[in-house]
Amino acid sequence: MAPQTKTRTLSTADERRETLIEAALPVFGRRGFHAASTVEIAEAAGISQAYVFRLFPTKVDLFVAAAAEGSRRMLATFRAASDDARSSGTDQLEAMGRAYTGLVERDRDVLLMQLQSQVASPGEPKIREQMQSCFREIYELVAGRSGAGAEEMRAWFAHGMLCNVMAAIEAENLKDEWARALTAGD
Amino acid sequence: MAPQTKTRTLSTADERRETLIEAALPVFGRRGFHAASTVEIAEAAGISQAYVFRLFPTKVDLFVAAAAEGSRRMLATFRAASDDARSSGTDQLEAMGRAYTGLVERDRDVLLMQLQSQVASPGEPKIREQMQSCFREIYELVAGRSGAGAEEMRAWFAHGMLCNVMAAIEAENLKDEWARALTAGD
DNA sequence: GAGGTGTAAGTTAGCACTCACTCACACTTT
DNA sequence: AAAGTGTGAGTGAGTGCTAACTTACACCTC
Repeated sequence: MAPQTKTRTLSTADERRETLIEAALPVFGRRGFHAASTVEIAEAAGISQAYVFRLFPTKVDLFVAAAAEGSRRMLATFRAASDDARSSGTDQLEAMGRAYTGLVERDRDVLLMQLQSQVASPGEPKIREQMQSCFREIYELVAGRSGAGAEEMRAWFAHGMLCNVMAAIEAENLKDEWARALTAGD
Repeated sequence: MAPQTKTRTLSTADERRETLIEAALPVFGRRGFHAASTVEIAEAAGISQAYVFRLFPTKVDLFVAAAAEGSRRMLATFRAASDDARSSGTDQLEAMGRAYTGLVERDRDVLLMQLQSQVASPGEPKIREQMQSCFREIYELVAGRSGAGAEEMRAWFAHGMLCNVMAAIEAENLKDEWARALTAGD
């Protein structure tokens, strides 16, 4: 790139925006849109609250950016799993399903962010639009790669949604029959 | 409006608590735990905000009561559908599934409350406990009546969760392929 | 020195929750 | 049957706190 000075102390706004999004994702994911405060997020990102509002005009815009980042991570995971399955010849749909449960264990924040975005959707049109395109992109990728039909796709997504909910209510550590049955295969 | 009556008739605290819960459910469902204010709920119930806190010690307790009411409505719906299916000899699991999609259309607040309770669970132990017992009760009722095994139950719940999410992001009016596929059967 | 990076110190609005108080009314007492 | 009285129903007007967002200014970098 540019012959930049090695002693630069300031970041570019774009770099900061990137780190801010990364810091915001887990906070929004764990606390939700309304309960997460911009002060908390600013602290997590290591910048002042004022600068948050220089980088994103409103809290909603920051939330949408974080949701988009979550969506990007999911897509990347699916794409990688599909590539693997393609070369090893295993079932595409199953491979991508496994990739999701793997992601969920490794990077729980993405899952929580997904859930939080879903419930924030009815009240915030910008978030709703982001969620709709998230579903569209995943659907197109997964259906395209696997060749699965509508019925199969519905079952595949449904299972993913169940995983999310079971994680949110922390059913996986419970010994009860219902919890065992509903978290099986995660 | 009627000329300010000098006399007001009092209810019992239990009656008021009941109407308060009924008023709170849609507000919490649509706005979420944190975004819904106790002022808004008090107005919906037609009482003063101060009295809300006489009837429930904290906002969380009110939320849990509203979630429990939602859970009760779902259980009643399933029980009725199961009774019907029993006398007409149709499939129990399918009958209860249909009953759910019917409930969701008729009484969307119950669905939204369910979703809001799910995401509020990680942060509020009381809410989480309520959600877990909600799932347990539904599981026991549905598994008991239908005789379905773990695998079948998982698919049944998964489909329900997908319905919830599709409703939250308002996918049902969309024409796109993904939206059509994922909302089919609702 | 112009323009981008960054912040300390606000402002305004809304929140959950409290307090001191009034009113309705069932149940005596006369 | 009228007057008195005890108690639960109900509220207006706060409290202190925290939220999102702004302004004015300092400091880098080129």
